[in-house]
Amino acid sequence: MLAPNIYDANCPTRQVLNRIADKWAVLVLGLLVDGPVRFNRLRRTIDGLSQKMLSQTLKNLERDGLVHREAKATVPVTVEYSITPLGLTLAETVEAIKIWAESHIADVQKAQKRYDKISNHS
Amino acid sequence: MLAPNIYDANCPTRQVLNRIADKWAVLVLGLLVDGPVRFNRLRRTIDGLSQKMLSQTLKNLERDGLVHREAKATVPVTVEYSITPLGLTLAETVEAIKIWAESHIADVQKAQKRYDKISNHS
DNA sequence: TTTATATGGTTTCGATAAGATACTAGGTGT
DNA sequence: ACACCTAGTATCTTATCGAAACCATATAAA
Repeated sequence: MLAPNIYDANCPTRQVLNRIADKWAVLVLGLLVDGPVRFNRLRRTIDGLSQKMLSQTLKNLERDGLVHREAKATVPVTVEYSITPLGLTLAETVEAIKIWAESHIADVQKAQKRYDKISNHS
Repeated sequence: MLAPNIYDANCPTRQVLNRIADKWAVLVLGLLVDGPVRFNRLRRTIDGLSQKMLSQTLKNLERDGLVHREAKATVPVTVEYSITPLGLTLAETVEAIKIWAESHIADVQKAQKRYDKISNHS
């Protein structure tokens, strides 16, 4: 087995990066660290996330072994999503991204204003 | 000023997340932590990254104050990209994502095989 | 009995973003 | 004159996203 090289487009690590370096995946995982959440609750909590993309994101996360799906025989059927032990090892680092965005937003906005004012960006 | 809430689609932190939770941004920042790199070297190093997307990614990172662009009066003109102090505070966490992908790839692939084998996923 | 609600999705289609390729512009070497 | 270097931009095609509608199942209300 070759050493993983994320800068190689054909390396499997690249496919994984494409999945986890995704806004919806980051937000979903960020919610699941606090305990299992049902489909529609995720959809309502994550503003702007469509059912289609949530479904797709969860399917991908489940396939990658990061999230566990459990359909409960209630009426109507409820589906509970929870984070797996593997997912938990990732959650810490995606949490860090969320936290970075929330704590450095002022600096970023200041930089954007400066960039837009100078505007010699053809 | 309101408390930042990344789960709100209109919160500025969400826009920032869209930028940094991006495969190309993660890979570019990951390279710049080791020192300034020129445009074409980034393009050649990051396999699969087109000139267009690199140009766009760098422009966004520069606007957000994460990357600094410096055109040097050489012949031909060379453009050097470097990470800013603000970018450096982010780099640690995106590095963690890169590292996670590279170190947990085996677990992910195992999970994918199991998922694909069971295949009762309509 | 028809209508409305809830659950967790899938399908369809138009808009948007990404990717491949060609091209620009200024200068050097042959 | 022509190829080649730099760092991009322009154009066109293809893949992905998002909004809305639809599906299946069951409950409760009108």
